[in-house]
Amino acid sequence: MEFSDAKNKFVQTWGALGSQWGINKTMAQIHALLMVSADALSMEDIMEELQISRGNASMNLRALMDWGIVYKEYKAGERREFFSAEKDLDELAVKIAQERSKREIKPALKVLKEVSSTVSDTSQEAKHFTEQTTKLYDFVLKADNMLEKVTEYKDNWLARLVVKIMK
Amino acid sequence: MEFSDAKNKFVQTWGALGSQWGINKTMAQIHALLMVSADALSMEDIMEELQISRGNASMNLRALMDWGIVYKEYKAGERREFFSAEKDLDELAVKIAQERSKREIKPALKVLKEVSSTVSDTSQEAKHFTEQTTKLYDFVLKADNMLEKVTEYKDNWLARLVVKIMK
DNA sequence: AATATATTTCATTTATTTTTGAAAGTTCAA
DNA sequence: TTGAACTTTCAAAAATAAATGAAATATATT
Repeated sequence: MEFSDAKNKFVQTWGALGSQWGINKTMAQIHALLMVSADALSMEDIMEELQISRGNASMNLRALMDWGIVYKEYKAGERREFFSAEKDLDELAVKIAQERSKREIKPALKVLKEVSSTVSDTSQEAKHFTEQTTKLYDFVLKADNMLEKVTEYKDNWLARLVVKIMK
Repeated sequence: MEFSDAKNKFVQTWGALGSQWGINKTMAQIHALLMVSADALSMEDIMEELQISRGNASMNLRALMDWGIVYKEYKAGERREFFSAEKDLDELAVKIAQERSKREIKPALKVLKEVSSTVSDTSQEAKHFTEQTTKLYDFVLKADNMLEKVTEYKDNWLARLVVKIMK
């Protein structure tokens, strides 16, 4: 396969995968592009390669930087900014896990705790509700804690985990 | 909090969480509703409670059944169908992991393998691309294998995992 | 301080996804 | 075998999300 075709295929696939996980397509594509670029790209480069507008590029680059998985770079004698992606995959996984925990899981836990502990109604229905949401709270909390622990390993957590699980 | 308010809050939150993970809101809401319902609900019940159309209910129930996390039930002397959710959380997690692996990760792996192994171009750019996509392939494969292993434990994999990781 | 270059913002447009609802399809009972 | 009860399908409508592009803002250069 031609290099350019392969790159394109990879970027498209990564973009599609992103949407299936609630990440907007362009954001995932920019990330993919930066991941496989040997050196940092300017906004112009990204716009050109993905055929997107300046505003779109700007907003999604900002979002990727907020996630902590894309960095700004400055080149000597260059006025414009360049961007590069976190290329260490362990680090990438950790960052994504941390952000998802902070943005989505933690707030959900808060609600789960609230609804599982404030229903005083004694009907069968209400009892079942409280029981089930309590279980869910415990489960999600445990999963979230696991994510946090995994994150502390930083390097090679996945490999370590695989070893532990396999045995 | 009133039972009905709590239930509503839970259903809404679960729905919002779903969208952030690429699952449509109504599908997540139906699932949430069934999770906390003491007994199976008819399509009519679900339409009523969530204020959605018949078509919407039908399609999302089908999707949930395809995921293997909602079941049809038949009641003696009742013509219409009833639905209930998988309430065992370990089982639920396993099912979701399996489906996501099958639908999204496996196809992505296929593409990663292809693009990482068919670029013959010898430019620096192309070399970097091949190197990076190969790493990504290895990483995703390892993660997917882990998911599979975890799945084999069936019961209490999460608790076990937490114990292993903590120590 | 004026100008040129680069980036961000955001109201509007466009694209995508989800929902509706009515017609077609099933199933069962009389 | 007819028809009532229920479910599914799918074209069209509605809702939501994402992208555009031009004006505003910021930053550097002369």
